[in-house]
Amino acid sequence: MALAFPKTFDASLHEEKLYQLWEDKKAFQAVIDKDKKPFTIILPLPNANDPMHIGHAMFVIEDILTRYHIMRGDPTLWIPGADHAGMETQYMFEKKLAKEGKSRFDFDRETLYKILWDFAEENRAINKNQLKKLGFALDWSRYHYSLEPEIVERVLETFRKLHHDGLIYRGERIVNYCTRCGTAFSDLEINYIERKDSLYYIKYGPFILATTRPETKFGDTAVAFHPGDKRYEKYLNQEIEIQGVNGPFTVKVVADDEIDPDFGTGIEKVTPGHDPLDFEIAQRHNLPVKKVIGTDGKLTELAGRFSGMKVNEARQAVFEAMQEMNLIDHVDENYMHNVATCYKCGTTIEPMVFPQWFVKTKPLAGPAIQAVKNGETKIFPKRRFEKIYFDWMEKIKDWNISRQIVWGPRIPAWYCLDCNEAVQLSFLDKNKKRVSGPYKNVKQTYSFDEIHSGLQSLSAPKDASYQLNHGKCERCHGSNVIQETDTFDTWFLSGQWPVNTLRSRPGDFEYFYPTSVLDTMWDILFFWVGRMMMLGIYLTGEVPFKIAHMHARVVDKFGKKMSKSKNNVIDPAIMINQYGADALRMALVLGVAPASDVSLSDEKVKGMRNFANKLWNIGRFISMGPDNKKIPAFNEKMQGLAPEDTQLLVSFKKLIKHTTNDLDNFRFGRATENLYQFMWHEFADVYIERAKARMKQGDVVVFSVLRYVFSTSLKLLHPFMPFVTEALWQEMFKQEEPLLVKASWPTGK
RNA sequence: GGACGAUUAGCUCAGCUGGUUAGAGCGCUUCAUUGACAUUGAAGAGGUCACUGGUUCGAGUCCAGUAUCGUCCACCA
Repeated sequence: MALAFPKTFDASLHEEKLYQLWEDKKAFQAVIDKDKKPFTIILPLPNANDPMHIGHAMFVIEDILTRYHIMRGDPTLWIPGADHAGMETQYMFEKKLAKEGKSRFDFDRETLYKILWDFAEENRAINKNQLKKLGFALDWSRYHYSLEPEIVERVLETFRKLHHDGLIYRGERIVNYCTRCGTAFSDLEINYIERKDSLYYIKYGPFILATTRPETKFGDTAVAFHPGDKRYEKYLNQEIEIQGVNGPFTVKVVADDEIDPDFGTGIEKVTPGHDPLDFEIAQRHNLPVKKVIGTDGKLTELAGRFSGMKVNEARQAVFEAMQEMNLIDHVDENYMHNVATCYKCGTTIEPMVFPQWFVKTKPLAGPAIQAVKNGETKIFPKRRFEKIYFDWMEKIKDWNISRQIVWGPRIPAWYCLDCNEAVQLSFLDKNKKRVSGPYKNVKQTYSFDEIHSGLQSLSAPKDASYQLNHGKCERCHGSNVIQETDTFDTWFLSGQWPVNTLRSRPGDFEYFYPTSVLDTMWDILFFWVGRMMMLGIYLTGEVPFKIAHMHARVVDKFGKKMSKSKNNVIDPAIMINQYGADALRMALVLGVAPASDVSLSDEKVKGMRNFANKLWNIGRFISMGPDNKKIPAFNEKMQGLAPEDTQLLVSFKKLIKHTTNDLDNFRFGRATENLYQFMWHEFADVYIERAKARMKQGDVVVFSVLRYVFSTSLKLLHPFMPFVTEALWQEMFKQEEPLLVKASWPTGK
């Protein structure tokens, strides 16, 4: 027995070597062949800061498709990349800073950016290596990082194009602001949690109304009731004087359809600055907006003696003050309602009004809807996800693309401070002391250069004048020009990823775009798939991918979502070390229905490890047979075929057909189940067992069949289990074809 | 509040366009040990396919309703 065949298959002895072999032979590098149709996949770019989790292992579906198409002889390209993941990375980084007793406010933005860069860089290398461990057939010669200068330049170009087409605007809108993360979020980035709070019934002029937030009273500019509500109709359009804790003030009485007459007392106080619904009402009725909470989460000077208090303290303090003034009717302390929280840190979201950059999405969503309706892009599984896609696209709101964080490309707009003296600035002076205020104040003490070099952030009024190019002010020709400090929402970059990566190499875009398949978990259908559709079509006139394949979520062996708090997280790296990458890969696809949850357990991975070992031992058995030279070449009509041979071959032919068909239709679960069943229970348990008797009688034809069926099976199995199949191929069949990954897919004819 | 998905063996799940005795993996029971593999082999137990009604010659599979669980979207001051 050759040393090459120890009794068990030890994946760890082969994986690294085989991946190296594939890379050396450039097996994964796509070559353009204009006579053939390409097959292209974009890897959903992992976050540069993110260590591998089980979700990344699910990209095995893309690897299966990639390897299958390589074997089919298609020019195949699977593009890897990494995302700087603005918010995610900065959040992780700030947690690290906090441990060192520091915060982002200790640095000017340029310095902060540099440290963040190094932080992300460390992890980016790890990330690459982990994708290799999974055996992924990625074309590393086309790897891209979202912060590469060339990629960033294309993103800025997209912004300018959108701006030119009138699809970018600065709007003073109510946004979801997290006072802890210090940035606004899009609607998709907030979570609602159910919480018990007090509902205060307060005396409000002639009314009694219910509110959960008495502290925002200083921002009230109206009260609203449902049109036609008899209780309040007589007050319509009146200015009513209200007794407040800081003295009397007046509000207007308006009627609005959005008010539920059955809630509370059917009338609400309108606080446009700090409530999304109230903001809309204010827009409809031309009410003024007052800001009573600042970005620091504290009440502003409008709150009088309550200013400087944090929201929660202020709520209690205002409540007590109102009680003293006999302005509280009663309190319902067990009021359950949903509260918006930051998806990142869980802090209660503070709806706030301030200027942000928006993309008008309606004109982009139309074509994106149309493309799916007419089948240019197919969403799979259709029944489940197309409707969700349409629902979202049809009621899409404008997209807030500005984030008040450092980690990411800055929006390419420049303000002249001399033309916009109201721009709010925060910076570190030359003594590293933090200074904030409008330019017209700080310029008395600080030079432009000092502000510019210590800059942390700025906030320009909604109607501030800006220009899209660096350089002197186009109006006053002054040079006190400063770039917007808001950075792009990460999804604005990744939404253009297929276009921008392919445009990085001459010829690639023209050949590989639109890509063939985009595979991702359904949780980012809106974040990513929807945005890629909109921006892809906008930039190129063509859809970014022909098929959007939604894969399943990995859950634990009891079908429960994995989470750190439940302590049921499975680490793919540990699984690979213990059972091998093939075993993990197989465990993630075998028997899994499209887009249903994948229940993963140690036992299942172990079972798949056993399967890999079974294959190994089939190879071992065949290798123990007669010398290769004594075995006649296989041919379906060769002399000496026994009935059981013919029977096996018929069954095997069906297997080839079904596997091909299943792969073409994304039925990976069934394909693997059939392969498993055939290899183990037909080929090994039955056919090989019988072959042993024939072997003793000196039958060599049986080895022709064994070798043919086995080598062809390795091809069928290779997309799923690349390592063990290639290891066996290298041992037994490489004279037929040097690399299994490059061997041609069987036709069964 | 709206939508979607799930409900099949002890556990986790397959079962495509309806067609003879309903499948797999793990677990369980019994037996087998030096010649591919104990990361194994052989045999076996175990299911009124959530419930109710309907369509059909025929339903786990299609339709309607009910219940339970799960997920997503919206969000009520």
